[in-house]
Amino acid sequence: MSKPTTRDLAAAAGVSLATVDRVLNGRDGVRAKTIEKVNAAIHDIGFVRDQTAATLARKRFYYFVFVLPDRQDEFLSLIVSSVAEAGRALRHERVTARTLRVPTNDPHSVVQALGALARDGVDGVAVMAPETPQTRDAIQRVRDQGIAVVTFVADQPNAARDRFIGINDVDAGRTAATLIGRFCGAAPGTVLVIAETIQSRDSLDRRHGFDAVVQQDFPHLHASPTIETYADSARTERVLSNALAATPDLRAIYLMSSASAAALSALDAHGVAPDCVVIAHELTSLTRQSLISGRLSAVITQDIGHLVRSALRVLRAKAENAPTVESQERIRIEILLEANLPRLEETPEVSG
Amino acid sequence: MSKPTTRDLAAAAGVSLATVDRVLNGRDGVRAKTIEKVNAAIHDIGFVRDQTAATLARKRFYYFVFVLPDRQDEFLSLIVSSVAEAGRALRHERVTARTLRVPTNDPHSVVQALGALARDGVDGVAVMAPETPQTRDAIQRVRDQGIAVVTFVADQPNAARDRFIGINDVDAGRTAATLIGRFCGAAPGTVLVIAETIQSRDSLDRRHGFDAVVQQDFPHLHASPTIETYADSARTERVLSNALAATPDLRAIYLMSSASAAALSALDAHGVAPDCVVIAHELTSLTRQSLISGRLSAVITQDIGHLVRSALRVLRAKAENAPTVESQERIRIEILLEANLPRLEETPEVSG
DNA sequence: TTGTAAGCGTTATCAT
DNA sequence: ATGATAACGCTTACAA
Repeated sequence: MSKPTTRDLAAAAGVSLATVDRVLNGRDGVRAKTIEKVNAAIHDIGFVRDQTAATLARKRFYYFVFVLPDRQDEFLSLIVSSVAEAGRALRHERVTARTLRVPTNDPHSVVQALGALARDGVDGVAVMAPETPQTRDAIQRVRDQGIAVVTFVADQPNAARDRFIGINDVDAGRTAATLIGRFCGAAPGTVLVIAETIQSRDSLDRRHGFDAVVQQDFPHLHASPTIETYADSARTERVLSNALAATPDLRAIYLMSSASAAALSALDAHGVAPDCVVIAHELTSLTRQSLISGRLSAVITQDIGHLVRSALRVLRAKAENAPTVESQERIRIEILLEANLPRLEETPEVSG
Repeated sequence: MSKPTTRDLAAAAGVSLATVDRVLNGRDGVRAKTIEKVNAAIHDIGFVRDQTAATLARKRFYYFVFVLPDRQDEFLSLIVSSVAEAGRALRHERVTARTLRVPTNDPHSVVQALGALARDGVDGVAVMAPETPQTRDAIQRVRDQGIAVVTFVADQPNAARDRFIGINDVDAGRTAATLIGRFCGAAPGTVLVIAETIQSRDSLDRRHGFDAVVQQDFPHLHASPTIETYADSARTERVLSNALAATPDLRAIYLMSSASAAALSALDAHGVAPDCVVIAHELTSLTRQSLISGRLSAVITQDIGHLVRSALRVLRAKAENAPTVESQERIRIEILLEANLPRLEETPEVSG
């Protein structure tokens, strides 16, 4: 026999389809006793609802929004195009995905963006923004409105989000330190640590993991204080140039932020020693190129397509009140060398 | 307006639902002229069929089989449980997945297993077996019977499979060489290369990539001829012990096969120098443990869950004649250090 | 060669 | 508080 349907369930419980549906979806207007009966029958015949049929019958469209920083770097534009691509692929599964850029460093903007969601009929949101008391509250309010919320790439551990989609930044920092330590060998020297800003949680976490491993496993290396670039290329050029001049025993450089373009070109301009180990985050056309040219020794990254699809799957599952397969949603900290760089496909698109 | 349906399409083309369906599914019994009309209308109104509704209406169940080697190692049992898990998750999406263990080194057994598929009503098969003329022909026959075929983990490039699900082994070998080269530093020495057998394509490919990188980027290292263990622990113990004794300048060991248990325990027994770089393939409880203990420097792996889900998605898409999202099906060559080891979850199961 | 109508397993709108 | 019954968008006998 094939899987039991709602009809079988209705028969088994001695009620109508409508009542079964009410119980299944927790709608009210059913006597406690009837609920019992139905639940017993569910258990009895091993009923599990067919999600696809449910989605079809609901004739409902889901609308998801990614709230992302408005800063312009390649990592973010890759996310944006990945959302667009996923949106295209899901258009025919009743899902719409949009992207909303806001100055996420201004909590007020984030709060405002989140506040507008309910009015726009949004079913779920993925937020990439630093945690502040204001955003925390806003997330709480959004969820109270029945909208699913995941934090995306940057977690807000104290916010009432449904889930975080991204990697553990402490481990990412530990990974960077391990690579640098092992690539550098036994000779002592200094590692320059460069970040856009040290204010963000991900920078702090990565730095924390990084330092822990350097101290414990590679005590002969000395990690510099974090040099902040403020995403300003003139400043990047200046601070980097100073730092390089002041570091005769330079062995390695850790570019901690996802936007490493400015730093990378400043490095190129200065002509750092070729055996200087350089590690950056996130796979972009620039880091790919640098890996191939040998300027970068390794890149630590998270698969953007996976990130976006995972967020969408989780949001949808929440919206439909359906289960998720946990093992599929774990985002991995990937290490990329020139040797295991994913090959660029002609058409990274939908194909039949 | 919402997306156009088959009804809209029928209206636009001035035909009935049935005719639309015939055209959509390439069934015959439609005049060329009518097909034209429908196709024009499809283009006109931008029709795209709703896959979920189609699957529901087809009231068809899909049955997929994984043909796997019957050899008992942890990598394979992880695949088996992953298939079981995915099967459980897909039970309610009209998909059944089973696993079939055969002595894949015997082409005849593989041919026989593949031959039985059609009789069992299988809709698609994932095959992990070495390529031989016999298996190649068998795959051709299976496809001629309308069954979708993917090669799995081990490709058969010359077979008429629909697709290969797995990593590029040449790149995997290059990755191993890069890690070993960079972890070893500048001092010369020997790298021991150990494999179950050198006969398999994946061993050959990995070895090929490995040698290319060692020669080009790390000429001060010398890679030993491949030492074969034949998956026999007594033999492993013996050949490894001989090799270690004969290699005073040992710097690194590359365990090229997915089953490294025997070699790893032989290494433990012999007490290799702690700074000897050891790299293995595939994440198992043993390699995880060895990474944590420091016995292994790195593990090169492919995500088993991803592998299995990808195979299932592709087989299903073929069976339903639906498109796939390419970017989702690219299997990555992952590098795992202790620092980026995926955390073990309490329940790697389905959760709500 | 083409069309009509009855489902697929849910949900939603009415009645009762 | 509960039950018929008509959708949802597609496929599939069975007719014509």
